Amino acid sequence: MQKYRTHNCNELNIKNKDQKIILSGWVNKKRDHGNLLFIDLRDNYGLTQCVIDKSNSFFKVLEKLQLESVIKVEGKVVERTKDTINSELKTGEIEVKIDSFVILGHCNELPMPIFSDQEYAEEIRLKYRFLDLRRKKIHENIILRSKIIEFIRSEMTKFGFLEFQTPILTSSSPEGARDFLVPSRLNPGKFYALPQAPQQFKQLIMIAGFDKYFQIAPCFRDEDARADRSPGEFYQLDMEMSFVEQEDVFEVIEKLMVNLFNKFSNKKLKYKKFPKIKFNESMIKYGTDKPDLRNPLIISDITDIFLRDDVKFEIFKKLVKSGSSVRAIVTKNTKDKPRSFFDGIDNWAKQEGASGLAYFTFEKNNKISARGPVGKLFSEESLKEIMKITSAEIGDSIFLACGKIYDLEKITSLARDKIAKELKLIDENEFAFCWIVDYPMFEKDQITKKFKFSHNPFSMPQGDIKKIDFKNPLNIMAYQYDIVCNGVELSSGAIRNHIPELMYKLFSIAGYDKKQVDEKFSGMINALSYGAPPHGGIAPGIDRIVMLLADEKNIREVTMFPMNQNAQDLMMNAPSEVGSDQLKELNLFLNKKK
RNA sequence: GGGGGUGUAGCUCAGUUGGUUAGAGCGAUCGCCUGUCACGCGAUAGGUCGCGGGUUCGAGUCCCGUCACUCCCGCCA
Repeated sequence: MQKYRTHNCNELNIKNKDQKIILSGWVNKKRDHGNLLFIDLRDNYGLTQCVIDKSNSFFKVLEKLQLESVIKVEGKVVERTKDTINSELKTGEIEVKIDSFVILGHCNELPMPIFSDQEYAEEIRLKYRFLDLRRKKIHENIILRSKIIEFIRSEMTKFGFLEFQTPILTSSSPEGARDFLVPSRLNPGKFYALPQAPQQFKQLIMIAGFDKYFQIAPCFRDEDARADRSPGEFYQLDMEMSFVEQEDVFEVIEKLMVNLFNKFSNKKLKYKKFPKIKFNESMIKYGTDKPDLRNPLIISDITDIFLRDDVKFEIFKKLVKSGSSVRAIVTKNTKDKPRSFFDGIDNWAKQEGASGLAYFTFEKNNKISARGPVGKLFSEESLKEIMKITSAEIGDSIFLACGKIYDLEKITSLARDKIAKELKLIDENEFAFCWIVDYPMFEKDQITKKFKFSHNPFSMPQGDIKKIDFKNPLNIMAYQYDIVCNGVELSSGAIRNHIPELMYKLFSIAGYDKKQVDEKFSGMINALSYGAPPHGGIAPGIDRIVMLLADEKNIREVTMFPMNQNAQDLMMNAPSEVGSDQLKELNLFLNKKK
């Protein structure tokens, strides 16, 4: 017979009736009737009710036992009477009559209850993460994460991809996020960096001729946290393919995502074939490059309306003359919404730092008019023109924002979400994927006014290489793409630039001369000169995929041992101070700010 | 770096216009209870009201500062 258990806590049923069995697990809950005691025993798999009465010599000890202690129970499976069956439990038709038990692990008084659906402060959850992880919801989330990763591995393998590991200690790169640095003992004064992504390695794997690579890759970026962004580390499904174009990458990822999301969620996929939206179009229509396509609202640019003489909206007209734009969101058939709805949105926008949102509703009695605080300022002809541009109809309302493009995109994007939520336009039972394509290769830095790579410097520019217009870098498009689901950016990817001369040229636009490129990207640029295949890939974020499938709003709910917002591990006390011996060995001395 | 929210018993929270000894549920401890599955009943213990300062006859409550957690902006090629 097994030492600790013959069965787990989720498998006994009526077929095991009268069997002598052994279970081990945690005391989830006790119900003490004085002369009769029920114990719910829990393990990873489920719950089994155990019962003992006063005639048993173990009764007195069990009665006093702390919840969450680990015990081994020996006993007999007995059938429950009809009126005591618990249909909520898989093991609810039976219970275990305890003959004897042993305490395997004693539990002190708990800092937080395990058996409860209550929400707890993050601080205590993270400090006692091992207890928090016993709780049903998060325990299941972590199991889901494991199953998702297993499924991804098996799918990618089926698609012919090979899984490889890449170094964790690598070199710092000048682009992108802040690096985590690791001092080198053997090379005084020099540092490794933890990889922000295995970007260069996966390209080197292609150059080495492995054709199709993937990895569930840890990535490290020293940036501030958000609800959907762990500080420090996160995981990507990193993948790369040789001899491919953009469409080939899309095909693999779409197949994977469709299979994955169908398998692990009951929500339906809005698109089997993911729509492709050009970056510039997305910025106008949705104000962002990660649009939530479940949201039907569309943003339109109606700046030209404010150049007309029959429009008297002087504040906007003045701003437009000095270079501002006007963008609008139309809501369908909202003529009966109370004033408080519109003012609520307006006030919300002011809280968000915008100057507010003007609004009116299209009406028609004898002629078309606009109802609302600024309605009188628009002529019938101008209203007709607005309706044409925005596809608005009588009975619809319109929200207007005026400002510089960058600020406008921000506020209209937020307003689009806010209004849709207020009007309950978003179907929570849907996943809406899309590709954002045709990213510009460069953008102008707002402060330095210099050109910088807008995304990945290793991306391939579009079009005939010989005809690229290097004089106007902002016009150069890249084979650079993002995949977005429900407004969550899952990943960026690109077809890579495998031509060294072109790479030098592009880097020179961003202000790096040949020598700097050779220094900073020595491994890559050198390798490209020894026969590099055309290649490309992408790297969807695992944590965010699990978040979507687990229907969680916070990444810590799908991360086993997350850090808090200040990048501290409250359970392990990381980061921590180190001894002077360690520092000395690493040739470091501290210059702490007071 | 900036803005918002929160901080009261081990946990989750209530605490009115500033006013007697700061409360409840869960948990803990003790007692009663043989069919519960959020078992029930009774009792007891448990508080630096995050911390520091101020206003006031009097502060959990008002003011100033500070710390922690969290959400957002910046940042995240």
